[in-house]
Amino acid sequence: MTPLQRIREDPDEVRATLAARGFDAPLEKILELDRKARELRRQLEDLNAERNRASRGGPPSDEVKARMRELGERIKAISGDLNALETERDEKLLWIPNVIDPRVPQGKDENDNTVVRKDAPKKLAVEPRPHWEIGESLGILDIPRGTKLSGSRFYVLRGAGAALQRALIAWMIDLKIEAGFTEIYPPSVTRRETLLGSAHLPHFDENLYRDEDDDIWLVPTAEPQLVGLHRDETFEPGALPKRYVAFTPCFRREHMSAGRDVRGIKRVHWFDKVEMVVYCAPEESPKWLERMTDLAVDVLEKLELPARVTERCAGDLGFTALRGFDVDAWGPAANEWLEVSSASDCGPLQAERSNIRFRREAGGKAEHVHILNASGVALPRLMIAIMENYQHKDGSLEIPKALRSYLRGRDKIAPGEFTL
RNA sequence: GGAGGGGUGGCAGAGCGGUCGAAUGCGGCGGUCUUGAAAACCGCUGAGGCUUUCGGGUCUCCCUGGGUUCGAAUCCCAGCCCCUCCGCCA
Repeated sequence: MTPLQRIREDPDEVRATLAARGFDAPLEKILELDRKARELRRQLEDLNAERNRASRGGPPSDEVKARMRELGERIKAISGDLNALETERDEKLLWIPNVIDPRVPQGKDENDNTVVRKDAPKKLAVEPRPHWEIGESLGILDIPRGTKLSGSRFYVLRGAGAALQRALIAWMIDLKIEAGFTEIYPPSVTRRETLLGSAHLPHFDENLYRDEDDDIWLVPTAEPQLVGLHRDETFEPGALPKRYVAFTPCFRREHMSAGRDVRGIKRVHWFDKVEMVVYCAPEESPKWLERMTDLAVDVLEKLELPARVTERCAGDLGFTALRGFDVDAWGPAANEWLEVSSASDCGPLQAERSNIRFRREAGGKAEHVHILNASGVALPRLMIAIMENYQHKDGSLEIPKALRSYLRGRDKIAPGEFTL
């Protein structure tokens, strides 16, 4: 059911969805444009039929030519108007968010999310220091030089800090591969069409970096690439589910949040993330949403970090998801739950925009797949959680056991090993 | 960056500006034959929209967007993508 169909058949559902999500979209305008467009299209088709009849079977008489020339003018005029109407309608349709799954809790913002799981904070033997202090004193996180190089909200990792992040990436990808995902290494820049397909455009526009000259965009997550991978494709029976995992840098302008979370690396313009995307049959997507959430939690469990899982309420769902869960790790010094993953069931929305379908049986009718995505997980906040939860009295940072084999056996980063 | 060539149905590949939604081959589906299968032969086989007294009717789509024309898959312009050669380069 595309947004246009939804609006035609049940505008009240769309109104309710917009209200529940706290989104605004020009619904009435779309309805009006669509009414006019359909009327014009009917006129145009009648005229086209007339012209087709006349031009079948060879050169017409001069008399007919003259009449057809006039007809041609009318066709051109009407199709010009129709084109303008439909273009405007379709642009506005891009602002219609996904439907909301009936299971999604009511609510206005993240405070109304439902807590599904909440671990107790880890007992620390020290008064927790914030990650930027730990990182600086161990010489593994250099924020001033990141700012010098690239501006505010950029940072540099150094020595074992850089290696730790690299180990996390490799380890997390391996976990997904073990879970049956296929690793993808996509470009970190993408085209406008790809972002339209994943529904990051138009509504995420202000958060995206771009090169205007070439109309090429830096990805805000691997999601558009993993969704775009199969744009304009139809899966044959047996091909689903498709499970992908990719590591990419993520670029976000974060203009809206200037002034929030300024210290440290919780909110930055450039970060790394391991991302999962699953394509499946419609009836399978609830199951995959759970599994993908579990895979994000699995990372925290294996790192022995306190985890919280919340189901996003209607007002916190965002544009694309019809249902979703967030996964947080506890930051003892930050004294808050740090969102490291967001799992979303996007239903058929991205598949509709990207024209991705599947057949249940050979020769059957093609249906849109459901597409889900989840971080697995984002690195800066994971690094924060590790630094804050694994700090020791002597100023050292313990390396979580799960990672040691990925760091050539290193079990801690000691003071004095690295200096800024 | 320079010079050429090209983008047609699931694939391959034709297509003097009119009767082309598009030859032909392969693939797929159905049938004949066969114990069964293969081979051979026969038939069918793109998608989407609007409409329907459900027989059908009609429009759109030959990369995308403009243009020329009574009429465009066919001609012109722009863009995107692919290929070949040259240059540059991690």
